[in-house]
This record gives sequence, C-alpha cells and structure tokens, in this order.
Amino acid sequence: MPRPGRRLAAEFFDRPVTEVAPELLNKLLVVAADPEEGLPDLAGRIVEVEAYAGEQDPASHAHRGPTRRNRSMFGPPGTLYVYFTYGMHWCANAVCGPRGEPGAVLIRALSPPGGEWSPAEREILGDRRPRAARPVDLTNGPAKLCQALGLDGSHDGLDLTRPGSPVYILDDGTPPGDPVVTPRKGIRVGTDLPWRWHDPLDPHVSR
DNA sequence: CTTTGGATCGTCT
DNA sequence: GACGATCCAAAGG
Repeated sequence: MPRPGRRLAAEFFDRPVTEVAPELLNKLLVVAADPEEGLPDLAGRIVEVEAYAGEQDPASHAHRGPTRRNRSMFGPPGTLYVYFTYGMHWCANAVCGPRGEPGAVLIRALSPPGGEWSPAEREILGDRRPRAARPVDLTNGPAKLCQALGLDGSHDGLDLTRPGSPVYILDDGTPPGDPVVTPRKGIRVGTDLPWRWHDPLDPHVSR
C-alpha cells in the first residue's frame, strides 16, 4: 500500500533556495523500502531546514566554486547532496535552482509522521542510533537523521525527483505551517542571514 | 539545567 | 597542516 502523497518534482526545486527552504517544512523525507534487507519505508516529517546559496553565501560549501566534495550542489534541481563532516557524520541536502547554480537546503530535523515512531520504526532507528536516550534523539539533528535513515555518501548525487529513486520527498498535503526564522547554526560566517526555518512547536527541532 | 572539550578523517590550501 | 553546515559525555552551577 503506497504512502498517500505526491513526490516533489524538479520544478519545485528549480527556484531560489531561500524560497524553497521554508516550503520543505512539513514535507516527508522518505527512504524507500529495501526488500533485500527486509526494511520498510522510512519517512520523517521535515521540521527544521537551512538554506545555503552559492558564491554570495560565505557559509556555503559552494562559496569557492566547484570541488570534488560539493559537485552535487552544481547538479540539476532535485539532486540529493550528502556530505561528510567532522570525520564521522553525514548530512543531507536538497539541491535547488538551475543546474550549475549551487544552492541547497540542509535538512536538520525530522518528526514521526504519525506523532510517534511505530514499534517497528523505533527498533530500526534505535539499532542505528544506540546512543539515543529518548525517541526525539533519533532524528533531532542533521547528522542524527541521516544515521537513523541510513543515508550516507552512497546516496550523494541521486535524483530525488526520478520515479523509483530510493530517496525522495513527498507532499502529503500538510501545509508548511507557521515557521520561525532564525540565523543558521554551527557556522562562523554568514551568521547575519536569517536562513533557518523551523516549527517552534515540534520537540524534534535541534538544540 | 548549561558549558566545554574530545572524537575523527576527507577535503582543500 | 588546518579545519569543519556535528554529536556526545563529562563536568560544573
């Protein structure tokens, strides 16, 4: 039985990153079922995002032009950009704007679509994140949610909009709501830009 | 509760 | 050779 909703298409992402970012709130990030491993669909509601632009954004990985690491940011709209940082963590972004113009939305936190993770989901996510003390700790950070969903460098560069792709973003009809806007976190430059959006009522927002 | 420092390594200078 | 779009545990109030 397919999850109700519509997969976001390339046109959705082919806009300025600061326009797309807040609209990704309350969409569902989905990692498709893997029958080989006996894994079901894993989906989380996006409740916190940040926008990263191109050369004009000093905090962006694309600030100094294309490199091997950031090449996915220069791909077509709807590309998944997964990068490795701090020697141990993966983080996931949705690439926005036309091909060749780098822009990406960092997905910083997920909430269980049904209000809480099902027992089956909790078992899978908990096995992958054994240090999580509480259920919210499974997905309340950009590297935590990648670990919980099993996202890593092998997913970098895939097309979120292609029918049949193993990772995609679903619109189930829930509007973005009433997000709060703040400066971005964990950066040392570009801290004046109000490019972080989150749902202030959701307990899964990062600290 | 808040603050602080260590972990850990691919990437770019 | 330096430094992260982070996380975690330990220590302090």
